[in-house]
Amino acid sequence: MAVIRIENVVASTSLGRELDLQAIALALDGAEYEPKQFPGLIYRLKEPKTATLLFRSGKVVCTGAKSLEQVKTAISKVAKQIEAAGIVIKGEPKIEVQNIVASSDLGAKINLNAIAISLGLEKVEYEPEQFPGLVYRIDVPKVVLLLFGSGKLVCTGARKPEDVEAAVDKITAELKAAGLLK
Amino acid sequence: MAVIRIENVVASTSLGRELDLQAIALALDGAEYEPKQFPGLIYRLKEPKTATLLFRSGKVVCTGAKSLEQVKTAISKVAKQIEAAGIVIKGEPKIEVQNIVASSDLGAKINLNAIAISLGLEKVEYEPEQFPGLVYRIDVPKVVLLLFGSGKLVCTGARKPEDVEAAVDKITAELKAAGLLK
DNA sequence: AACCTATTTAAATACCCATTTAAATACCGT
DNA sequence: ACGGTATTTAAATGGGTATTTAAATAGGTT
Repeated sequence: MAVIRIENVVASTSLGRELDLQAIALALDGAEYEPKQFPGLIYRLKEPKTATLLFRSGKVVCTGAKSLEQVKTAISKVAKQIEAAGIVIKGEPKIEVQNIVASSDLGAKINLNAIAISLGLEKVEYEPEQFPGLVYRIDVPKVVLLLFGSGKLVCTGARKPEDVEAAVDKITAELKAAGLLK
Repeated sequence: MAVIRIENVVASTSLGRELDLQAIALALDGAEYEPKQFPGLIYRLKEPKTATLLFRSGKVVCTGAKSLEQVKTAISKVAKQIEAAGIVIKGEPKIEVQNIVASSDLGAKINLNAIAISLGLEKVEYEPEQFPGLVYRIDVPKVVLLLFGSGKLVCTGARKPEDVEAAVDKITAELKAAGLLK
């Protein structure tokens, strides 16, 4: 079984009401808010190490967490700090994981050129002079894998950890079946 | 009967004599006059919300009004302000509506691809990757309709409100006859 | 050599800008 | 004589702006 490491969890939720980002920018130390550059306010926490984006609509996006637990902790902390500044918000609703980025290792070097040819041009994109990784799209679970010559890989687009597991199992089986791994 | 909303009326007239745009630019607060960029002086009114263009020849173009009434009000206001600055002009002659832009809604989603095929290539232009709307030209009244998948539409080129009404009735009848609406 | 930067992928969020159409006006450049 | 330049306005769509993260390359900078 391949060891999978979750590298980044992106999740969204809502604070339930419109936010005065200008006021929040002043209340949260270190907050970055440059509306003409980007409409969201960016606020980073050192623990869990995350970057939370707050929007005028009250919608929130949390990035950088390593688990759903960290996402919850981060959003709670941010909400608490906003409330501490006297800004009213509603107890946040459900948190939805929008994307999970994970890494793994197939355990052996692989020949990307050979894989690009046998795995079919429809789901494979490989332009080494543009990017060293081979892009492989899987329909179920709907994720994208970036395969590298070292055997290491990146999985993105997953909604839950099991999707990553399924994807890695799938590519492993396919490569072995084609004699391109081990 | 489809609800039609007039979004913009463009009209022209003349103040009767040559104008010293440089002097008017100084007299009208907020006026924009950059002759090397555009020969006309641009002057905006907040009420009615319009943009009036004044030319050296004394010709005037008013844009942004929602009705002929607003056009008249806007031009009168501008003329008054110019006279108040001690600049002599003649009581403005007839105002001619040059273009009316209006929007409406067919009430149901429509299939632009199907419409592009059945309505004939001669009067239809549809390049979704360039612009999401389908361009449909009508000869009488001579207007152009922009049809969108949502069923909403834009009519431009009309000279009077009745032209818009006639155009919407026409496209509605044609689409229904072809079984492309409702 | 040790750093940065960029490259690619996904996702939510939400702003701006361009796209297209018509019309009058007028001035410059090809 | 056209084709920009500028003004207004709706419709809906795409792209760029910013955030995070791993992988492995190239290129540039101290």
